[in-house]
Amino acid sequence: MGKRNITLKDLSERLGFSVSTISRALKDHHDISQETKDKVQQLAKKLNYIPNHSAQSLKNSQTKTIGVIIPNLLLDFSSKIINGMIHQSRKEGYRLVISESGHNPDLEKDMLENMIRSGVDGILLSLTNNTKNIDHILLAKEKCPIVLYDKVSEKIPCTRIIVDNEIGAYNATKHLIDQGRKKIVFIKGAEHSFNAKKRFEGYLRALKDRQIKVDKNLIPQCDTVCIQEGTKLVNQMISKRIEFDAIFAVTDDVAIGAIKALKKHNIIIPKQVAVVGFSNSKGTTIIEPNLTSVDQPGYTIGIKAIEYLLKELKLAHQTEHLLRTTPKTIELKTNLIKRESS
Amino acid sequence: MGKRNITLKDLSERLGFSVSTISRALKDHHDISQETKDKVQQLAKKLNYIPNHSAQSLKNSQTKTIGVIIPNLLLDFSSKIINGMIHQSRKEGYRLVISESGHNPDLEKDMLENMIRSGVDGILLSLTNNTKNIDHILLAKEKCPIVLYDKVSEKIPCTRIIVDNEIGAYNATKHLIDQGRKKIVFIKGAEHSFNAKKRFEGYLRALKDRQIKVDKNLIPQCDTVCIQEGTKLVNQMISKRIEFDAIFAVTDDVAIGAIKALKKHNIIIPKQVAVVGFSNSKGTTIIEPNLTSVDQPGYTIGIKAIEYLLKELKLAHQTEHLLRTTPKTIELKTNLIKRESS
DNA sequence: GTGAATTATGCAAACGATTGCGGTACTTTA
DNA sequence: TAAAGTACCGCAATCGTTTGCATAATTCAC
Repeated sequence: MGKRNITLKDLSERLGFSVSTISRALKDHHDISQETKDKVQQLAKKLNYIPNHSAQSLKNSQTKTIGVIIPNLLLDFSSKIINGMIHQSRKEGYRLVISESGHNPDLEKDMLENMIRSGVDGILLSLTNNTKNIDHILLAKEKCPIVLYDKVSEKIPCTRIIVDNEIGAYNATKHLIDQGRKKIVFIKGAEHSFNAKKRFEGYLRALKDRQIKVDKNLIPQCDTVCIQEGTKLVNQMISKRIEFDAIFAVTDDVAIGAIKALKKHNIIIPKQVAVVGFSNSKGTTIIEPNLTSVDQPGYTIGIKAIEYLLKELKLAHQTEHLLRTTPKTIELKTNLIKRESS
Repeated sequence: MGKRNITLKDLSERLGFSVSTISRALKDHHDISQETKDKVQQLAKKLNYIPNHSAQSLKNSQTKTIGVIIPNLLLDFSSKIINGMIHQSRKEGYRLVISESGHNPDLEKDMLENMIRSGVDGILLSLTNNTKNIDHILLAKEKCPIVLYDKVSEKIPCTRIIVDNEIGAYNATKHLIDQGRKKIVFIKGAEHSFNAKKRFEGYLRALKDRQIKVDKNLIPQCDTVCIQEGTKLVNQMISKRIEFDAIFAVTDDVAIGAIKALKKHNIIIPKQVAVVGFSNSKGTTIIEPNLTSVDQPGYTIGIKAIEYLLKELKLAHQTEHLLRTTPKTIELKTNLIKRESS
């Protein structure tokens, strides 16, 4: 039936108080007598009064809305992050507007502008693997606070919420070395990806620590990180007769693809070749043998991202302008989950 | 640096026109001369004028925002749906506020109220598996249009976007029967789930069509639909020495669990037992043998859900009140993807 | 050259909530 | 009895946009 929504004015007319009194009564202002407070609050409840959010936003110049841009929703890890954000923002009384850039920098730019246009208090941004030009991000940052999460860049002066990719990769590699593996393949990820780079560095450091020489033949590069790519690259190595006794892949999907290739060639896992992935996605317990993987605390990333953004919002609100704090980097711990594949 | 945002007033002061003229000039109103239009639009662009969304919402009493409630984001299927919604809403100039109810009816209720409170034009709702009481939904419906998707209920008089669960299950079962399977297990899903019920009906109809008797021993019921549950139930059947030559599970996860159990008992798939799942999730191509599954067009569900909600919004906006149209049910086609497991 | 039609612009009231500033009426204090 | 204090409440402006109506200037027809 959609009757017009109840407004303060409606309440004021029904009760004979002014609109201001109604407004104050509803928020327990000390100027208002308990008696009228009771009357007002009762009627408000009875009529199911709901304050108009747009009007409040207009007056308070804050929308209680946070924009989220994520490159790819279709990943367990992404869902976990979003989940954390949803729960934390809900707790803090904010709502989430979510967009997916599909690893397309143009879309990313567009969405950034769109969010600002549509009125958000702040933005949580995870970069495209192909984001090279960052001007639009810098520009957006002038308009509203931005916190980077997961896929970040060192060039953008924003708070960053990430995992300790380097250490995680280091531990994974060391885990393999500790088993006596010497010829450890590292399947590299996207070229401009900050995370992929860090994981590679962790791999290198572990080798160096144990004085294992880096062999370029053991470091193939993915075009796209997916199952098929892992299979393809491992097949190539096998047909080139490159020898190896372990594979550490930049991503679970790639590792799963690798396992499939190994199994096709009747290579026994982990006896002949051990495999380790990164992310601890659902597939790790579906593939056989179950995949050892570096767990990333996606849910916590979501929580922290909201937390830090809200901190900046509060500061900005107090000081009445966006301020350039020196951007912090929050690094969350990863955790190696050992399974059958290693 | 966060200078105050540019407003119409700013433009009006700089140009000497009234605010109304500026407003009209920016939207190409025919009352305004081309000359002033040009001036205004140029300056607006130069100063990067962005209309205040809250003010517009307040005036037009529409927020250009759609609320989405989903029981569980952590599923490929969910991500696909959300993806469709994101893309379609973006195309239509709406933004999406997303929440996750975690199959908790109390949360569902709370989120529904919260969305209305925070100002959305309409809501896309997928029910909890445990939603028995629907009063809060009926109540919410009085406040803003709701379209149900995926997990729906016949008791709620709203437009529904679903897949042809019954036919999909029928086809899957028939596919097994056509292979000469006679003792087909059906692993049932959640008790109050509309989809699970329909799938069961499809299974029954296929058996009936081919005059196969229903055997209650072949129809175990899940507590929760997950991998472990599938494994558990199949293990139980095996230990009870119940004979069967095929398994059709209400969900991919359950089917995957079933496969794991079969493999543990050295039962050859599909020779001795064929397996079919439902959803065509990513795991189907990870598990070995690859799982035959009923594909659900998640992305399209998302698209359609937005489309139909917007239709209702337009109608409501025209007629200035929510109207009770007889709710339509849009059923999208599923598609059986045959793989190694059958 | 008068009245009507056309064109271009401004005024002011909305939308709904918030809040500084006053203004009563009543009580307390000296 | 006057001054000061307190407890309650309302006026009116404000946030930024939109829009019906009025106004002013220009053009046209006859």
